[in-house]
Amino acid sequence: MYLAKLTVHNSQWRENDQQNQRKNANLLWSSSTWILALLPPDSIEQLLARTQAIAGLTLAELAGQLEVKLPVDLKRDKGTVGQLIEAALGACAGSKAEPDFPHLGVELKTLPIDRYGKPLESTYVCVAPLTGTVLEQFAESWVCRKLQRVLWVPIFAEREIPLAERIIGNGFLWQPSVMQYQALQQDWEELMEQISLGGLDQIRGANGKYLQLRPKAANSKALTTGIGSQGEAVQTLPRGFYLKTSFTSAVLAAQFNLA
DNA sequence: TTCTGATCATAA
DNA sequence: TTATGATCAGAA
Repeated sequence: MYLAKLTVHNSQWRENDQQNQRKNANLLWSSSTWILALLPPDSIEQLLARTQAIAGLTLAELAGQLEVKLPVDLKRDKGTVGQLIEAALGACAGSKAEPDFPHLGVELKTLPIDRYGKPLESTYVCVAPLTGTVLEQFAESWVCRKLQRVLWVPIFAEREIPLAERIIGNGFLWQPSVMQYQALQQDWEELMEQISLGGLDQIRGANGKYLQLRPKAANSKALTTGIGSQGEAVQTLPRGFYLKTSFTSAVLAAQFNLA
């Protein structure tokens, strides 16, 4: 672990449509100058301060401050934005199955959005357990624990915008509302029931209102153990839980008072 | 244009 | 292989 100073420059919203700029810019983006450290934040307040400090920066600017090289595009480096934000906020590196900020109980998620503040992609939550989950309850599930507290960091990331010019938005801390929690629980219970009953092959991305089950693997040949239609063990494609954009869109709308 | 299934890099 | 970080890209 090391300390690094990060000076954040003022930056401006790169947007041609002046009306959209007025409508969303002040809500989604801020610009400021801060100094921050790359040690893990020791409080929620410090984490939020760091989040605000990088808001308004382009990815190239942040990469420059962190002295890391930014790839030309994400075709071969899909996780680079998330890792960049992790580094800027002082998240613990590594691929451990725990929150990015274990001591704070906070999970970090970047969220690519378009000029209207709508998510461009579904959001990966965690791998789906395909065996030995009959007695598991939602409250103890990985899905629930991961989504207990999330620091969402929107990234203005329309595909036409070069990676380097994409802008970091105003991150914010979120907890599911009672209704959101119940909706997620319902989706989760339905999906998990089907998994445990051997109906995995019939589950498509369209199942679930907000939470969906989709492949999460190196490629279509990757295999893991699952439950077959007769209850037997079979080799199948690893799956992961994802939040549909309708869900994350509502989260953003509530946070930024968008229509 | 949106959505689902497929895919890429890396660490342990 | 499974976990982390996700987006790609063709089908619908």
